[in-house]
Amino acid sequence: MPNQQDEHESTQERILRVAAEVFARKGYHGTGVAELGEATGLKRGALYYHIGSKEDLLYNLSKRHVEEALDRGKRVVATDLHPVDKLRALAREHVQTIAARRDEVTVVMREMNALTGKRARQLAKLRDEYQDLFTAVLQEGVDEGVFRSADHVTVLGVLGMFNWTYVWLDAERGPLSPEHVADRLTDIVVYGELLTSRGAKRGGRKLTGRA
Amino acid sequence: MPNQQDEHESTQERILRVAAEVFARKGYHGTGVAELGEATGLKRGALYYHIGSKEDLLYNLSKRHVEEALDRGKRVVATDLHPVDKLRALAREHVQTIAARRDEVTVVMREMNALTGKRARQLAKLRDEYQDLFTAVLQEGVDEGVFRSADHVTVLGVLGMFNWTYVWLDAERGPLSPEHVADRLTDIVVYGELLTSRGAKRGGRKLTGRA
DNA sequence: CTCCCGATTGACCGATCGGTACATTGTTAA
DNA sequence: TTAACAATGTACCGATCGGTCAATCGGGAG
Repeated sequence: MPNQQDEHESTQERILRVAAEVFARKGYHGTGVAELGEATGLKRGALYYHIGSKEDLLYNLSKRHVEEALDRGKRVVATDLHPVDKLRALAREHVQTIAARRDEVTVVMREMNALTGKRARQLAKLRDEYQDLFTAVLQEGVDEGVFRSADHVTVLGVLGMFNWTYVWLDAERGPLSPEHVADRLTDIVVYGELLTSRGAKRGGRKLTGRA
Repeated sequence: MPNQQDEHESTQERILRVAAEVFARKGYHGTGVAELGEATGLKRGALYYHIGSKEDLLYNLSKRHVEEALDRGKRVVATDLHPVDKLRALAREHVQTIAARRDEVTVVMREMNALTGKRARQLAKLRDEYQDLFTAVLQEGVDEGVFRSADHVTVLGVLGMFNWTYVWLDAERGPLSPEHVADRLTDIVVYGELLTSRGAKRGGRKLTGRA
């Protein structure tokens, strides 16, 4: 085995890292295995020796990423922080992950549906587990009387706000650290954007529904 | 021209509609032109007569969608509603669009980067215009003293919360109408999730930063 | 030295890719 | 009747697709 220790990174790890880059840039279906080979310095035959199949590569890449994020998230949930601080900590962990592993996040988010069969179901389950982290934190808050709700719409709304940062995070950052962004977004969902002075006494919800 | 009036829908419109369905399901790069042909009942030659190229099709599909959403949004922004109500109305319009045109939204969101060159830039500009709608509404609120902030992070956070509904909206809906969801999410960003009684006097932001 | 084995190469497979050229269809206007 | 025209089908282009396979390489262990 030639340059195994070039950057103390195994071939497997290099393939996963490079695949995340290329998939993020050109899309899973938009990337050929030959192109993956060029980016890794391997010919297609050698590449297949390591990856099994193109879809296996996507699956392993995604699985590893979500499992790692899940581990970090679980550690936060396991703390005994106040619900507001726990939500903030989870948000920080989440946004930091997005900032640090932008390519992987892009692939996991965008290529959700590119996986098929059992693989797709297994990864969906992992994503559900991650979502449950936010449900748990919000529910703790409800139980302690500090949050209003932990239903599906609330959880998905809050999580969506954080998830969407993967689209804009480094395009908009100048002096913006991931922690700064996470804190700001946390404040929005926790405290709201409304100033209490002039707006709070309004009932809101004055619009009539329409289909 | 054969079945032009079969559903009082032109061939062009049928192609755009079907392309949105197939692209949403299999991805832009994951869909072959032949497959598009089968789904529209046209052979590839006939299809190319109408679409020019595959990327033209994606571009026209995306452009039409964003322009229509932009028109509807501009009408809301042009009203003289109270900022909170205007935000709610814009949110409803947005979520209703997502619910009603799910396939198109999926394609526009997911295949952002599949367009190349000038086309990519033109569509990015349209998306920026749409984002500016939310900036404008929030800024009006700030000017009138009812909202706290209209900076980039706030706008992108709020818009992201609404945008992300395209991922989960009809999977989670039982008795949930788009208007219900839009109102709930609007309430979160406007009023926050924190109950005033026990949590408000906390400072929040007690976490120490970490890289 | 030799055997072994992880790693790599290059050739090959059938299928499909996006796109083009051209003949043909059916309808309409002159 | 015929000329024009939009619309469609068929055949073809070179390139690339994902995937397989046998041959080979190179270094460590016996």
